[in-house]
Amino acid sequence: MEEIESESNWLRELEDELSKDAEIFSEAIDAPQESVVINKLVSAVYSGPTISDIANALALSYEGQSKIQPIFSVPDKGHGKIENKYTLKIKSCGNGLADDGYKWRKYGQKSIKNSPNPRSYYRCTNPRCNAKKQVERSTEDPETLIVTYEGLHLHYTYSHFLLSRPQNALHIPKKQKIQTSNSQQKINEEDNPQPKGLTENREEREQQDIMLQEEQTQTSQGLLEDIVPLFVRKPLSSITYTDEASFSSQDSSPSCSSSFSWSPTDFYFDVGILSSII
DNA sequence: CGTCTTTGACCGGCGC
DNA sequence: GCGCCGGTCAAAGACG
Repeated sequence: MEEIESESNWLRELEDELSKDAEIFSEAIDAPQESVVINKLVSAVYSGPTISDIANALALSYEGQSKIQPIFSVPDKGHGKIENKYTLKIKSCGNGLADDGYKWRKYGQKSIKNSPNPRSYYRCTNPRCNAKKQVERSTEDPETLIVTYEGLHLHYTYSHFLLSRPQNALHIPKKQKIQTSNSQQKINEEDNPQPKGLTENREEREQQDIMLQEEQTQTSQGLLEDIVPLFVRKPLSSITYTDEASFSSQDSSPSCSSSFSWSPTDFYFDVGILSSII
């Protein structure tokens, strides 16, 4: 009974959060310039669904509640088909890159013509997820990584799950250890580290993914929760940004994000150019 | 020993 | 049809 009550409370809190988020976004829409920045901001830090997907999710989740409307609009290219593909330029720090909250498996690397830097290919480790990304160093600025995301995540970020769920709602294996400092994380030579938050056994991990997804679909907010990570849902909290569309965490510590957590304070992106959305 | 990365091979799309 | 190029596969090695 306690678990059910806890779940119920959590859902209520979630609903409140969503309402607040929707109000914040609606205000942003009223101020066109700000909304542009917010759209850039959201796109810059998120490796998952596009803005239109989020808007659709919000609309579906709150169908029947007329006061909340879809909050984003993404210009259609006019050719019917929309590719879920976008490119980001992310400033790397040292050897690492901000962890985007998802777990990726590298499946290839290729040297590209007219580029001295190889391109790495990653696939989301979730067996039901077709999200992919390509990581390549910028030729102009070796510290800048060009990350191209493709496809949609049909699940939480791992960190979002751990941060937002009631502690007793999931039985996390004792094996789990959450890494809290950069020094604890293995950093790849050219791109982002792999979060090691959940079990290290692949089958167990995939089973966890399935359990998570099944659990989510049992909630009234399942659709939205599946595809909208915490950071996107609360883009204005603890985040500052400038006219140059670059931003950092409020504590302004220039530490790199290679920790497992999706906390906004872990991010220090320098988003130079948002090459394309969709 | 299980998992992940590396890297050469292979395949398909595209331009000539 | 051919060659180039980017994307993916899969075997082997590295790592914890």
